Amino acid sequence: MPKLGMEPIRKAALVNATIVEVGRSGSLDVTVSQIAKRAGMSTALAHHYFGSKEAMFLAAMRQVLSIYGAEIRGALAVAEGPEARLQAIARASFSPANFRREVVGAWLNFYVLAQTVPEARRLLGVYQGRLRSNLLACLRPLSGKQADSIAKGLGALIDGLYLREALSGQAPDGKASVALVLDYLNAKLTRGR
Amino acid sequence: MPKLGMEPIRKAALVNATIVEVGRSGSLDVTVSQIAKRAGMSTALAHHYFGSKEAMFLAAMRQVLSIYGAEIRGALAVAEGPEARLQAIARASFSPANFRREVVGAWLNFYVLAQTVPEARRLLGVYQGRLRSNLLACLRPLSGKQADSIAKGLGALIDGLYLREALSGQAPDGKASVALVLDYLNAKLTRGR
DNA sequence: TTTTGTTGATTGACGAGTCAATAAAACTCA
DNA sequence: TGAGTTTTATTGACTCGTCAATCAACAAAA
Repeated sequence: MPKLGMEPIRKAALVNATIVEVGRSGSLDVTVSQIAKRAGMSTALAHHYFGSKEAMFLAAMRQVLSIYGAEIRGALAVAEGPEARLQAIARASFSPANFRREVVGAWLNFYVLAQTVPEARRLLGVYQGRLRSNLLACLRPLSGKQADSIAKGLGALIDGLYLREALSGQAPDGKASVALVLDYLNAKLTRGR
Repeated sequence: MPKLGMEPIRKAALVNATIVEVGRSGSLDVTVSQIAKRAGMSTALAHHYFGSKEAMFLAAMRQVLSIYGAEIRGALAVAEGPEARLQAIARASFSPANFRREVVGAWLNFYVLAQTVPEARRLLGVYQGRLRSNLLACLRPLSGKQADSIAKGLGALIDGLYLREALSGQAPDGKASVALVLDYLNAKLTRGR
């Protein structure tokens, strides 16, 4: 049976399975066995490719963050001017690819992971830093001094909306969240003028 | 040695120890043994009083939520008029009693617990509902139609600020968070007029 | 024959919850 | 009052299950 070149395929399957399992169960207490089964292989094989459960979690986290990052970059690429770019960031943050049940659930648990595992903390820090600097770049020309505090507020608001979505039990409503974020932005910007 | 009437004392000690351990370690993967040790007793005794680890978690959660609730009620009791009441809610949310390292860490993990344990979900639902209705009561006279969306935004913003604080590693800065929340509020209210 | 893929079975650790036993208060009632 | 009895407090030792990680073995491609 051994078809060669399985490594990337198996790894990808495991990463996806990890995200789904963590998101679905809403907890990091997911057994390697569950993940492996969902990915269609034995636990031994999962260990063979990743070495440890923690490594699987980190890979899953990288995947989630990198999809998020890619979506942001993509949206920014076609947006002209600070306002449009801010809207692009908001929309990308709640795009269907990121704002799915399992992904949101996984996101929450990655925050928890970051409390314990330094590498997870680092990854989350990178994401937060990038979001922040993206926001700041757009905000500075629009609001000067206030840029900093607006960026902080926007970041927290976005994270908070994710958090609440994780608990809601409903299917995530990206549109409503985007509207809230843009509304905040509008309120802050129009008043500053 | 048996001094009678130990039950409430032991239970309180365990509840506190649970909050501290969960907050400190930033995870629900805390052993009963750790909790019991911090509370100064054997694991057997902890089980004797609570029956299960889950029951300890739930009791700890109730404690955190009830302190939060009490603080809000206290602040509201001396606030006159909608604006003052909104400010009171914001300040109470980030008061030193609630906005402490371990407590914030515990909050995050209670969100995770709520994904799995129905009773935890219910408790968190009650908290969110109360916060929401408190906010709405103040917002309706001030902004009418918009009250609903502002309340949603405020709730998410507060939760988001907690979330970020849990990760920051710094000592929590309540003042800055209050300022951000009030700022959001101001922006929304002044514009609506 | 070496490299890559794959798994069933096993190991070893750890941890929640139970049990049996001990001790001291607090009742009971003759 | 004081000998028995019950209730509450407390723990060390143990059970039982689970799970991450390893191993030995087999299969097929290069």
